[in-house]
Amino acid sequence: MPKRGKRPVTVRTIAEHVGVSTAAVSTVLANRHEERRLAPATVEKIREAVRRLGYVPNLAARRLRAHNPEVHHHELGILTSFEAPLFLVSRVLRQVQRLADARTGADRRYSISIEMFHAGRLREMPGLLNASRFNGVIVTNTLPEDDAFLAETTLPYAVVVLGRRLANHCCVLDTPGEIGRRAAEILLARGCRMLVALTPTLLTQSTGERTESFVATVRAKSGNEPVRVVAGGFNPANGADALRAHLGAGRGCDGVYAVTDSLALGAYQAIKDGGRRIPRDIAVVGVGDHEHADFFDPPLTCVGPSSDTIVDEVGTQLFRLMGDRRAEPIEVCVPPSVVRRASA
Amino acid sequence: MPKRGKRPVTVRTIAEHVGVSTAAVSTVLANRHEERRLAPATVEKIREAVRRLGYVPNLAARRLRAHNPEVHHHELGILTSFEAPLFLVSRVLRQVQRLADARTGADRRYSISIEMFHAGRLREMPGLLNASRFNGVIVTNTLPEDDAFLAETTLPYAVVVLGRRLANHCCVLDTPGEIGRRAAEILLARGCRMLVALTPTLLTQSTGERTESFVATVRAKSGNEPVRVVAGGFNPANGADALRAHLGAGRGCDGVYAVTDSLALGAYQAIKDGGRRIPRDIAVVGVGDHEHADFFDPPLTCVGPSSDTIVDEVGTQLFRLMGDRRAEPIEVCVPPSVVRRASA
DNA sequence: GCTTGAAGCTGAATCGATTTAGCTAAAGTG
DNA sequence: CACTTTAGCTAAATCGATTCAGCTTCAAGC
Repeated sequence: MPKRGKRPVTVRTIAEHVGVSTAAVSTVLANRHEERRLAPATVEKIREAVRRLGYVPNLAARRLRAHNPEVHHHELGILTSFEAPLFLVSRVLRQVQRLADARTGADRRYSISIEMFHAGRLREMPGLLNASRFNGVIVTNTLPEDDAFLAETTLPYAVVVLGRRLANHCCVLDTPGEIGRRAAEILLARGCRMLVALTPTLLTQSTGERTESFVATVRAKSGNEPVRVVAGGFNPANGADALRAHLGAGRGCDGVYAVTDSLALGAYQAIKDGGRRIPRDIAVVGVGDHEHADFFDPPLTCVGPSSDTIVDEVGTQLFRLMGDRRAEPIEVCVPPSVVRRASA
Repeated sequence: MPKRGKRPVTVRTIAEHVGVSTAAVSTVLANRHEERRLAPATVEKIREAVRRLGYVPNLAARRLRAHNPEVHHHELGILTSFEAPLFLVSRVLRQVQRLADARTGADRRYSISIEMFHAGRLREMPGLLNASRFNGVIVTNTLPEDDAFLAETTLPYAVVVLGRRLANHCCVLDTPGEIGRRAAEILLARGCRMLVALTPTLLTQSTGERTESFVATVRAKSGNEPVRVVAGGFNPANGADALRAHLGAGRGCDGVYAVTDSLALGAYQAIKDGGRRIPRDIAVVGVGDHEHADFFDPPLTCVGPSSDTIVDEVGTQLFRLMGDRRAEPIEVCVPPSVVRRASA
């Protein structure tokens, strides 16, 4: 795909190269040359030039032209980092779509998409700052760098932040402190004394607070200090490796709190491989962010954000903001849900 | 949000209502009224009107204007139905992003998004037909209605169809026949004689063929007829219910082939609840479409599309088509991968 | 009274593609 | 030969928002 200097390749470029008008080029691009009676030789020359110059249509221009002025088109985005799992995100999308469908009419249309950003580099996402991409967004799975960016920016459209607390934005949050506390209580109530908090290296705001409050509660209620076991990442394999190393080192453990379900799944493997049983030898509490926690063996007891409520709230807030731009940034805290299953 | 008749609300509408120029309105919308010295009273009047009229900016126009002519902007979409799981889709996105990042430069930029359509209603997705939304798409998880739509349409941009065979499009497919056959061979080689094929009600093209070839192979090699157990949906709970009913009815079973891993996970529960052991009493083979099949207990033996290869191929084909629009629609068949783990 | 400066605003060009009405030249018709 | 028709093409308007240069008006300064 050759480039002619710095010049953009537009229909005009092609028209000039071939020696025809932009109308002719456009006709060929739309495959309407038959009905508009362009000479086959001309069509071929235009096609040739289109290929040779590496033409890429400007979609913004096309849409502007194609746009039916009777309908207002709303673009909603769900922005998440690449690294994060999509379970909650896909539920959010479905809920937003449901709300959008209910509002869609002859004069109003919505399109919703998931876009990913490189963790920590949200600010580089094109169209965010100049407001040329979305009428409203839900942002989630951000890293501290992204939070810093959001904290110093007021975007001129609806923004809902999921899972972070930012004073200048509308936020929907679980209550991570509460989550850690409840998890600790469940394990302590079973009589566990040697507790482990299994966390990934990269602590997000939520996983960080979940861990802190777990540790604080255990310390306060039992006087013991729980051990932090740090996994290399978010995957089960990371969790399994980390916990295996801990158990292998001969340090006692009768209860594990995993700050994500994927890590809990890894913990299961490490525990079983070590010949111990769940929950008899080691009890496990997860967070309820995995689609199939109920089908783990044994089913995983979860203390975590109540995803139904969160998904509902996020959608509601997004449409509230879009209806009223002045609306004060409010913070919605969703209390944790506790699902007792067999693992603790 | 009141609407004034059928008229669209644009900056011009607002300008007329307030009695100022569109330039003033635009200035306020961009929050540049300080530096451009608009009178506070005017700003307030404009803001008032913006709210009262329910103004929604036209993003296409904004982008067209904001667009830097030195860079070509490419929009890629991954289109999937709402109902489908996002595991493979998110892997495809990551791979496409990787390829896009490698091609991104001063004069070329990509944005990639996941968009969902209501199953069977792909044709209603706005911007697909008039080519105003994407420079290239990957379509997956389609229903027969969607396939029919695609079969009769040639879109004027790059299209890669994942998991379906359509003569007029570039397709990347697993070889479902092969998959069913290999699954059957594994179970038969273990000596299983009473086989079950666990499938959802709604058979897609792939799951349908996977089942057919499994049944045909078992019949041919052992003379026995495997039993089809039909689950109400794609979830583990559906699979568990269906298999539990089958086992409870006292019909023998020593091997299960589940056409999706979620169903296999349900099968695990039904089998264990019945007091049987995997694989000693009942062996299980899945398909490898679940992120954590390796962490099932026991780890699930999978015969299925090799997702690494598929994800690679899809990305490669998309960029090949974008580089050369004339390119013949080719069909890439990815042979199944077999991962022997403990379950069979 | 004349110049200067600032405040507050507007006109018009611009982004790139599409499309309609209409033009020209050549061919066909009676 | 005068006309209609057809093929093959183009000029210019249009979509909606943004922005820059520049125009008034009024107050202050000398």
